[in-house]
Amino acid sequence: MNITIKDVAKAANVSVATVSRVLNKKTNVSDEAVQAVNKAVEELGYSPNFLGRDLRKSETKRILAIIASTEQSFYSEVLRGMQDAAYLQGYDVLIATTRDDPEHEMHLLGMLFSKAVDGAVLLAPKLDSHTISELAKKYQLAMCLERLEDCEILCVTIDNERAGYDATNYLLGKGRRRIGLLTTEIRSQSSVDRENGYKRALKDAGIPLDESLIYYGDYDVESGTKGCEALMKLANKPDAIFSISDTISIGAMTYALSHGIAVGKDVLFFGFDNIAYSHMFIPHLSTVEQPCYLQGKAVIEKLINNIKSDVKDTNTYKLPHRLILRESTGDGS
Amino acid sequence: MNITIKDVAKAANVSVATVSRVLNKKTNVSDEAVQAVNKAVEELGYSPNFLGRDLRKSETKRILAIIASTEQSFYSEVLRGMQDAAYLQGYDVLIATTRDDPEHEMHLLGMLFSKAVDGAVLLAPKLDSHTISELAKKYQLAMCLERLEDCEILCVTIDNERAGYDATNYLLGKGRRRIGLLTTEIRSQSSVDRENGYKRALKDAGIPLDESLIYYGDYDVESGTKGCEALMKLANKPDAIFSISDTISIGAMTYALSHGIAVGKDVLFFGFDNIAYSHMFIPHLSTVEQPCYLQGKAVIEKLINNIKSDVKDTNTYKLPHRLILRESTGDGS
DNA sequence: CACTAAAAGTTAATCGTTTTCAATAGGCAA
DNA sequence: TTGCCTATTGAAAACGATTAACTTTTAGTG
Repeated sequence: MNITIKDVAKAANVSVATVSRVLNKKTNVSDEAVQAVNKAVEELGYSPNFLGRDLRKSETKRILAIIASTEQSFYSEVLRGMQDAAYLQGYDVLIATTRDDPEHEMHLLGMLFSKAVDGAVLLAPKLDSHTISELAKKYQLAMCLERLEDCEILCVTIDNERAGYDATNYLLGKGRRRIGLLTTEIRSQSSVDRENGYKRALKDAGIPLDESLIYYGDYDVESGTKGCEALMKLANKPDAIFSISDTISIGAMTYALSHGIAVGKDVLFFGFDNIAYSHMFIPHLSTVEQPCYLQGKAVIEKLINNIKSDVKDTNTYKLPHRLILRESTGDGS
Repeated sequence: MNITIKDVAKAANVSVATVSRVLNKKTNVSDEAVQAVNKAVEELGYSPNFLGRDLRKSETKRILAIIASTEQSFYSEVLRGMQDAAYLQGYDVLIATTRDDPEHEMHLLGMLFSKAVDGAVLLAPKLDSHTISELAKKYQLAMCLERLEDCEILCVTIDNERAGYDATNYLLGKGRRRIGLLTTEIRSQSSVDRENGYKRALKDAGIPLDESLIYYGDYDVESGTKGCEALMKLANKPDAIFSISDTISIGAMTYALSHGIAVGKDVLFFGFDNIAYSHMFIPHLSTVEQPCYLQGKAVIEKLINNIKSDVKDTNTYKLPHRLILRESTGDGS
C-alpha cells in the first residue's frame, strides 16, 4: 500500500542505504545510482516517512508556538518573525492554540515531552510560574512577549513596566494630572508590569494614586467602552486614559466620541500594541509599539541555539519599545 | 539519557508489552501490574515517544491547517470550529502559515505526504486547481472557506456568488443605481465569485455594467481608501460601494468620512466577513456574515470521516450566509 | 601483475513504540 | 492425578527510516 524506501531501492536496483544516501545528499554515491534513485522516487511518487526518519534521528526540526488564540491580531507579526528565523535554520514553526485553558496548554506541551517537536515557545502562558520553570529545566521551552516572575526560562519580551511608565509620563508631560488606567481583571504579567509602570510614573510626579481611576475589565472593545463610561461618570473625571491594549483604547474612544467628549483635547488616550486598527480608527490612536517581529525572531534564534548546544540559556531579554504619537494625544495630524 | 518504555518496564519489573498495555488502558492486566507501572512512570517522569508510537500505529491524530497568515482576523473563528470538532474525536489541529508562497505551501503539505500529520486543510490555497486535485486523490486533503474551479476535493465553504448577489441586490433595493465594487487584483475564487454575484445582480436589475466602477486593489485598508478615492473622482460618482472584505470597506469609509461624504446617506457601504472591527468602526458597517465556526467544524468532521473510512467524500458543501444591516447602509442605529 | 587506497554498495543494528503469538500459571471438573 | 480453560504475561516482530561496520569494486601505483 504505502511506498517505502525499500520499494524505491528495489525499483532502482540498489540497497536502501544507497537510497537514503542519495536522498540526504551524502557522498560516496555514483552518478548512475543517483540517477536511478531519483528516477524511482519520481515514478513511485515516494516521499520519506518523517516518523521513521525523526525517530531514528531523534529530531523533528519543528518548533511549536503555543498561543491563546489567533484572534489577537498582533501575534501575527511575532509569528512571522519566528518563522523567518526558523526557516533560515531549516526548522518549521507550527502553531497551536490553548483557548486560555491551562489543561489544554499542558496537553499541547505533551508534543514537546513526547518528541513530536524539538522545542516550544509559550506566548501567553496560563500555567503557573513554578510549573513552567520546572518544565523548562527538562525540555526546550521558551517564552515570548510575556514573562513570569521567578521563572528560570529563556524569555524574550519588552520592558513592560518601563513602557507603562513612559506612556503615563508622556501624558503627564502634556499637563494631565488625572490619568485613568484601563486594564484587565485576569492578570498577565505584562498587564501587571504596565500597571506598575503607570503607578511609578504618577509617584515620580508626586501625584497620589487614586484607585477609582483604575478599571479592571476584559481584553475586548466592549470592556474599553464600559471602562471609559465608568471613569467618565466619576465626580472627578479623568483628563487622560491609558489602556494596556489598543483594543481597549478603541472601545474607550468609541464611548468618548459618542458622548461628546473631545478625544485628544478634553481627554487624551494612550493605547498599547500598535495594532493595525490603531491608525485606522479615527482619531488615530497614540500607542506603545513593541518590536513584535524582532521578538519572534530572537526567541527562535535563541531557542534553536539551546537545542543545538548543551548549555541552556535561560536569560530574559528585553527589547526596546517605542511611543507612537497620534491624534488621540493631540499629536500627529 | 532519555527515559523509554524499557526503563519503565525494568523499574516496574514487567515487560515492555505490559507497560504499553497499561499506558493504553488495555484490559488483561493485573491490578498489581497497573500499580507498579504507574508508580514507575510517575517516578521516572516518563512520557511515551510519539514518534515511536505514531510510526508503529501509522497515525498521528494530528491535522494541519494551512493558512496564508494569522493576520486575517476572521480565521480565528474557523480555527476554533476546527479545534472543537477535532478535539471531540481526539485529534489536535496544528496551524502553519504559507505567507502566500505556493512553494512554501507545498513544503508544508510535505508534512502530509510524509505522515507527520494525518490530514490537512487548505484555507487559502495558492497552488493551482489541478495540482491540488491530484494531491487530494492521494492524500487526506480538504479545503475550507475557499473553493477551486474543477477541483475534486472535499470542500466546505459558502455560496460566495450568491452572497455577492444578495449584498448588491440589497443596495439595489435601497434605490441605488450606481454601485461600485472594491475587489482585489490577486484573484481568489471567493472574490471572483463575489464579483460575479455583483454582476448578476446588476444584470437582473437591468443595469448595464460599468467597468469603471470596479476597482481592483489589495486586501488591506489602504487599498480601500485608494479605491474609494478613485471611484469618487469619477465624473459619475457611485451612490453605493460593495467591497469583498470589511477591511477594504473600512478603508473606503475612512476616505468618505474625511471628505465630507455622508456614509449611509450619500453613499451606502457594504462589506464582507463581519470582522470584529466592522461594528466598532463608526459608523457601523453592513456586511455579509459567513458561518466561520461552522465551516471549520464541518470540514474537520468530514475530513476525519474520510481518514477513518475507505471511501473519500470529495463533495463541496456550501453553508448559508447572512446579511447584517447596520448604519453604513442607513440601517440599524 | 600484485598491492593498496579510495569509492561504492550492502547488511544489519538501531530509534521507541505497539501488537501478535506463544507460554505460563492457576482454577476447576472429571 | 490429569486435562482443559482462562487470565496474565513476555518475547519478538513489526513500523520506516538512518547509519555504523563491513565487503566488494574500481582505480592507481611501482
